[in-house]
Amino acid sequence: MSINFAILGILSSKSLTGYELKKIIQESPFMYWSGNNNQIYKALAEMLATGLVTNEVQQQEGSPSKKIYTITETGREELRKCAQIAPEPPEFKKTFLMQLAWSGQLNIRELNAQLEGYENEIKCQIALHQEKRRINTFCPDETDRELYIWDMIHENIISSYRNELIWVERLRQGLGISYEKWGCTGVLTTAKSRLTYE
Amino acid sequence: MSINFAILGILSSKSLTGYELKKIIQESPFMYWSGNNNQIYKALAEMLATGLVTNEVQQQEGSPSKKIYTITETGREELRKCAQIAPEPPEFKKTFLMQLAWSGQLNIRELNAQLEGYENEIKCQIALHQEKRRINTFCPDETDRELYIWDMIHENIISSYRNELIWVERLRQGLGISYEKWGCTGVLTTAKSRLTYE
DNA sequence: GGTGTCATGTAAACAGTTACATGATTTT
DNA sequence: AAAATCATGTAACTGTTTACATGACACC
Repeated sequence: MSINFAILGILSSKSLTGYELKKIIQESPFMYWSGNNNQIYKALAEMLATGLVTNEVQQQEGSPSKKIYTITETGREELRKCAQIAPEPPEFKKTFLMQLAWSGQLNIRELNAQLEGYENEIKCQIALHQEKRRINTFCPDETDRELYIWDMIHENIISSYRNELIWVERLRQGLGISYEKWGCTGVLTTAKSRLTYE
Repeated sequence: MSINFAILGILSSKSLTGYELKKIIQESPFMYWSGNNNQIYKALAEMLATGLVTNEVQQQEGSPSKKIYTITETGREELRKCAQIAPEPPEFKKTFLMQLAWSGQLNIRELNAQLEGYENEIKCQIALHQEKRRINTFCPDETDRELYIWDMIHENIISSYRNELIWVERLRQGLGISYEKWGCTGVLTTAKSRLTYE
């Protein structure tokens, strides 16, 4: 599944410039490319050559000229083909799991700092994506089905982070590291953990 | 976070050949590289040059010679550094969300086929990773803390797929597409799958 | 006058995958 | 006799990121 699919998908509801495509891809929670120039302008040039898109150059007085890209009928057929291919399972890239796997290198205090750091990162991502969902730029059509699906896409991303948050909280509990221990009051969990881990 | 970290991590508990490292990385649920020769042998050569590992060539009569790699003190320091760097949030690569985003191209029957396909893929992944967890090859140390953490790593992966499964089931419900509607004598199948995978 | 946005593109480097190549041993 | 596994490595390609380069306009 290449970036071409994303570009065709975006263009299927609106004609746009490369620059605008770039911004949409960068801000999208599920189009997982960085949205850098190199990829987008190259992909557009290639798709122009193969007839999946056309462009219309808009000269502006003085300022740089715009190229507004429009999807062709062939492009729409290609998009439909991409939507039809057999679904692939999701892939997870969690560098933190590797840090955790070899956390034998760390003492319990350092490990807790890392867990807390990870928890904060996830909370940050949840907040960020909830905001993205709220403002919800860009949904192709405005049918009920489409609106529901696009909301569920946001829900998917947020629930993935939420699931991760629950997991890390459970892990910290299981390790007997509670906030209390490293600051406030310190209760039951602490006594238990001393037996096993100290 | 490069593949070097994974290699150092694996070598931190046992000296191994490139070939053995490759297999461990390929079979790991959280070391997200394909584990191809090119990357591993190149990384090992580079790490040998920079003194993070050493190797001992074991000539075998007739058969190809083995190179058994061992982590050095410098390598262990590097590993510790990697475990200490600020945690990054997880990244999700879900091509299916893109297919869903532009599923306006599909009719309701085609959409349901895709959703069912995705659900099956996820169930397949859950079964696969549950099996991996059961046989659990390779856990560095055998301390209680280490064993608990490695089990929680497996739990993380499985729960991510489980979360995805719940989401897709909810989506199908929301779209009003149930097994019953498409003639598969639904109620039992649905109930059964919940028992097995939730 | 500096920073930020709009708008196009290129160069170089790095990361990652597939496929190729060899050769012995073990299993079917 | 064929296929799979052990064990090493290389070549070619694709994908991806970072940085460079230009130039106008708007805002503070």
